[in-house]
Amino acid sequence: MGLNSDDMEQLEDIVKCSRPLHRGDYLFRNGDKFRSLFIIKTGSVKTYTPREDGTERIIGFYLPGEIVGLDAIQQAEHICSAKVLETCATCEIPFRRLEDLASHLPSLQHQMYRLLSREIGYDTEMLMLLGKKSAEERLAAFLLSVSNSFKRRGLSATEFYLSMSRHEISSYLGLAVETISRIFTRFQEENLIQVERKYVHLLNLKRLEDIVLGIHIRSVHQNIEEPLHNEEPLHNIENSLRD
Amino acid sequence: MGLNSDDMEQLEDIVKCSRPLHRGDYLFRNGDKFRSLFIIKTGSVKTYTPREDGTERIIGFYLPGEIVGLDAIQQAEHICSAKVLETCATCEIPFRRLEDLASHLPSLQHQMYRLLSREIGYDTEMLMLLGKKSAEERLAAFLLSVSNSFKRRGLSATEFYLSMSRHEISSYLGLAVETISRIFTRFQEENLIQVERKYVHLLNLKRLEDIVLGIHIRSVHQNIEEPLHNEEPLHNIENSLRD
DNA sequence: CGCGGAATTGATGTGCATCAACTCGGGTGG
DNA sequence: CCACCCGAGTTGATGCACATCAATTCCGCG
Repeated sequence: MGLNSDDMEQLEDIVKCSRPLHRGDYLFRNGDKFRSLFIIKTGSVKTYTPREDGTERIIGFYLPGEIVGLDAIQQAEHICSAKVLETCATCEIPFRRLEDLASHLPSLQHQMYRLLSREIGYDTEMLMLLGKKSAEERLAAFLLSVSNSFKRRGLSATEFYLSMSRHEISSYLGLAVETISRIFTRFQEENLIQVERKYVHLLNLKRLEDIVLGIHIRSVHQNIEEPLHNEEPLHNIENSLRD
Repeated sequence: MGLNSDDMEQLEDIVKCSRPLHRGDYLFRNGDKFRSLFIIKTGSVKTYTPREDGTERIIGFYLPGEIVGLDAIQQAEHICSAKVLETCATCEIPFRRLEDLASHLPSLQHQMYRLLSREIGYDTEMLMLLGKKSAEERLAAFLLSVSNSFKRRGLSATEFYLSMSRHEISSYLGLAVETISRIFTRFQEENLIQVERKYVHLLNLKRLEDIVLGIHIRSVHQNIEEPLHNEEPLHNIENSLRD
């Protein structure tokens, strides 16, 4: 499944680790020619496209360990812009060379398919979220996906800093800013979370998960037969492509 | 970009064209081990997952020329079921063998990446749709995407048969059946389309496209001259306001 | 400090869901 | 071949979740 050390070595040869990027910098812009994939090592990035009314529609947030740019392969040019939220260290992987390398390394090639396929899986989950879920369910799912992402990186799953604004969250979840704000306070009143501006402390992961599944406090005696699958709209990469 | 004839020959060797499948048959079911991709040659297929309440959540519809199964590569098992709507001829491509073959044929490999990436692109579009679009915009977008799909296959872009039920459409678009029904009749009243149960005739592609873009006739100014449809009594007040 | 954008909170509006009643057509069996 | 039924589709009435509008408050930053 993973790559052996020799494979890794060859992979590292083509990876260029850039100097740190700062808030507001672009990894690429809408319409740029597609050349590379980017792995986020530290910091965070958002991708977005302009909407008719000029505001931006957030496509996704990318946290450490995740990979940006997979949507552009077929079009040859980027269909969204990627902008740094929090100072970032990134690795750039020229796609052409990655492709060449992959054709000699079956395990890498397989990894690539998995990566792309997983991206599709995340999008599908996101579709579920936007399709029929309430505002509370969406925000709960969002918080848990951030939580899981930090957890995978060995950071706290319950206390973290949200690098994106309420406005960006609302755009990502397809809601109004005011709704996000209200639900943050509602969650706080119910002792589910504790919010201090961008710092968030999740106090009751279990209940948040229940909310995502559509279990809305009615019953204290909730019978759990459901396979609890985690919502993870964020885009994490395999260990084998790690720093 | 394409494959040369020699490549094609090798590809055809591993493709198995199945005997026709009929309404209700499965290409695969949720939880099945992932083995193959399926190309729809004729007919149509839906993919879906069960929801908490037991109803099905439609993930996608697949028409001739489209590929089913790309979402499962990474998980090794299918995360949705694929069920035949209309009698289908399909080709099955064992993924393992495709992968092997692709590693020897760079152009095929590249094609695979494009395919996967395109799937991501579709999903992203769908996210836009579900994120912030009105019911009318969603249905218009749906009709146009079906139209384009038929057009690509050399069939009529304006007259076709919808193999899916209103209920399935509503699930796909994240709306209620009743809403779909109402908008069908509203579109008909406005002479945008003509509906006879599952047969649909698109009368004004341009306006449908405008609707998707969020242009809702409000704007009499900024108005490029529309094709004026004759004798439209009373229903369309905006039209009588002009000229 | 003082300015301005971000966030919160309240008041009001509305698009769509939901509930309910009815129609239509297609399939089945007598 | 008709009577019946049943699910799919339509249509109307009502309710609600969330958007929108408006008014502060909060904080970061020059």
